[in-house]
Amino acid sequence: MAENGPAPVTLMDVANEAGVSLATASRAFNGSTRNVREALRQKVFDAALKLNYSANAPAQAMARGRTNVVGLVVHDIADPYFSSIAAGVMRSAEEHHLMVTLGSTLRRPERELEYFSALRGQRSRAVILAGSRVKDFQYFDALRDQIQAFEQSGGRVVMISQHKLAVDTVVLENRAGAKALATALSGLGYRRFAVLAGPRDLLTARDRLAGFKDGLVRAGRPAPLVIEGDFTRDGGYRAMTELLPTARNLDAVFAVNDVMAVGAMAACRDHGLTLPQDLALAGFDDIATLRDVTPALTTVRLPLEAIGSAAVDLILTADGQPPRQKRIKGEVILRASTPRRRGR
Amino acid sequence: MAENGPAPVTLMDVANEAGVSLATASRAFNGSTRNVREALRQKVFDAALKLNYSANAPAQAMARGRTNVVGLVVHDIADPYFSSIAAGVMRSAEEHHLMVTLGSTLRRPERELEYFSALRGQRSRAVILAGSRVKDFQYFDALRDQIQAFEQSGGRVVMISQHKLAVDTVVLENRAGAKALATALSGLGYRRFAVLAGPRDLLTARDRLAGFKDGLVRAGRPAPLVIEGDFTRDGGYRAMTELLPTARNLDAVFAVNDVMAVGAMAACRDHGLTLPQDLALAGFDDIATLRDVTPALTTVRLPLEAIGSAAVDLILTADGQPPRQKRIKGEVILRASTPRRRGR
DNA sequence: TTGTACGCGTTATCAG
DNA sequence: CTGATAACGCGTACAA
Repeated sequence: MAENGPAPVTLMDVANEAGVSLATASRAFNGSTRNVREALRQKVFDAALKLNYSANAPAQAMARGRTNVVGLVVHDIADPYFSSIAAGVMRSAEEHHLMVTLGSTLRRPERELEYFSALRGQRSRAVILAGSRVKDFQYFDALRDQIQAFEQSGGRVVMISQHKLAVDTVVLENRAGAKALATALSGLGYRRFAVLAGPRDLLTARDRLAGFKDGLVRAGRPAPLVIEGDFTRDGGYRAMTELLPTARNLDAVFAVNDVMAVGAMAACRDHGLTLPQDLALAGFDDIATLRDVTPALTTVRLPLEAIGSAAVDLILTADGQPPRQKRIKGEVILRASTPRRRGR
Repeated sequence: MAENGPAPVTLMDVANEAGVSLATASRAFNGSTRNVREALRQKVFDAALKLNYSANAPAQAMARGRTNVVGLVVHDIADPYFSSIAAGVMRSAEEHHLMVTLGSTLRRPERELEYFSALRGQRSRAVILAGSRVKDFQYFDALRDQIQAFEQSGGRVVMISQHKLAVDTVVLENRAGAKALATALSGLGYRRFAVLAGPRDLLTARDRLAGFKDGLVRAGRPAPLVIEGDFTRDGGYRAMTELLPTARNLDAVFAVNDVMAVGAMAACRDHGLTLPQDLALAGFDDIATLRDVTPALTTVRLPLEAIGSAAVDLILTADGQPPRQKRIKGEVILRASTPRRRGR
């Protein structure tokens, strides 16, 4: 009853069909082209086509000891920040004939470890870890161990975002970007700021806050009011709501990412505050999907797709010893949500 | 010089360390728990932990003849429609201990075929094909062949969106949803409509257009003006721009997805048209990231994450014979972009 | 240039 | 309940 499909066609079948040995058939596919006579090569290819042969990747993986799979672990694939990075990874992976296995942790550090372990089991050639590290020492140590184990088994590890780990990293200049934003906003005449910061333990959020503060100091502005909130739309909404009672004493608000900024916009709207007349607002990332909100959001653009590609490049150019860093700058984009203040 | 890392620890190593045979060690992990004495089982586990053992998935795949990998092929992972579906797939996959290999075709049908072939090579347990089929007979046949080959090699195939293929499908009721939207808008007092339709050959776009037209007929409204455009933000922008000269003769515009609708909003803004006073606008999908645009967009909500999960469920409940269909309804969500017309 | 034969790490069958 | 041992499909020394 078990309706077992026909036995899958193997390289052996192809070899038989072509009238050559298994070894020759194998070489026809991957051996340096010169090693097998063109006539035989063609025969093998024809046979493969005729039989609709598809190489058994797990078997190849076993024989070769490695795969062409790379793991991509993100916090949340539905978040446009990560999905854009993923798009860049996919584009670059495709160019280099790599398969991508996806992990989405929903920000649970233990899931990150589990994916790492699973990817090690798959003998992935590399894993790209995207998303800010959390300052959680318990998981930090465990992660370090996992990374070490993975590398010892011959895999490469690339991190996206700041790192405190000795691996190749695509470093996002969050701090410099936020600082440049603060400078730009000060230049537009804003004076009294608030920051909708992310969670305290998220490095990306911390760096953006720190950079912004830094920029304000340099510009001779008073320190900003800081409200924490989740790194999400709703987090921005709540933080802004919390801020509203004191909003009249503020000129501008910096939400540490665009998604939070949009939540903040919604909060303002719901409470009768008009942007940018009553308050200016800026974000960070320049998420493509959010470029059409009104008023258009001032932000710091990160080339998210390029970041994903850069991570793949780091994998492929794995030369050897010292951990490398590819630094990615942010670009301040001034839009309607932060008009020049009159009577500056 | 080749700095070969230490040989990875195998199940054999674990068996030795635990003082049992290879077979027993294997059973300790996957054999039904009862088959191995608890004491030995524990020994094996301890040894594995001590040696930091990680099962070699490709080897398991070879021995078992199958993997726990499922492929997810989408048009563009950066598109929020697909990234939301992906999130649902990931959530459900995680629950069932499946790994997900991602494919992003950038809407090139030949890439879809290539991913299929690669996933067959990986011996994926299943592949989920998300995204509307294109009416391209050349690729249609090729796709049918690939699917057949994949299924014959023991894999499952699930499609998301309408299908014309004999496989399990998560059917999205685009037609019914668009029809309901037309009915609702007519009920609000709108009379003269235009539709920003997607490409002619995209089934999803066609169905939404057809359903909308259908609804208008039922409501006794005149046929809408139809403008085609890409299924993207820019496509919506361009189509709306094209429509502008005749906008004064219109009451409402239906963009066949939210992303296009947002492009249309931008076009209106850029050309001095105020929504919803000058024109009403509706979309389709209810993309989360776009819920905060102004005016808030009337749309037809699809439960995108649930759709992804449903696809995984279809894989796991693969009972056997006839292709099944899981139908997913859309829900009309009326928002500020389509206020009730005064003096209806 | 081609063929033979072994090994990769597991699972599963078959004896004990 | 446990232990040998034969597959699984492929790559690759080694031999011819």
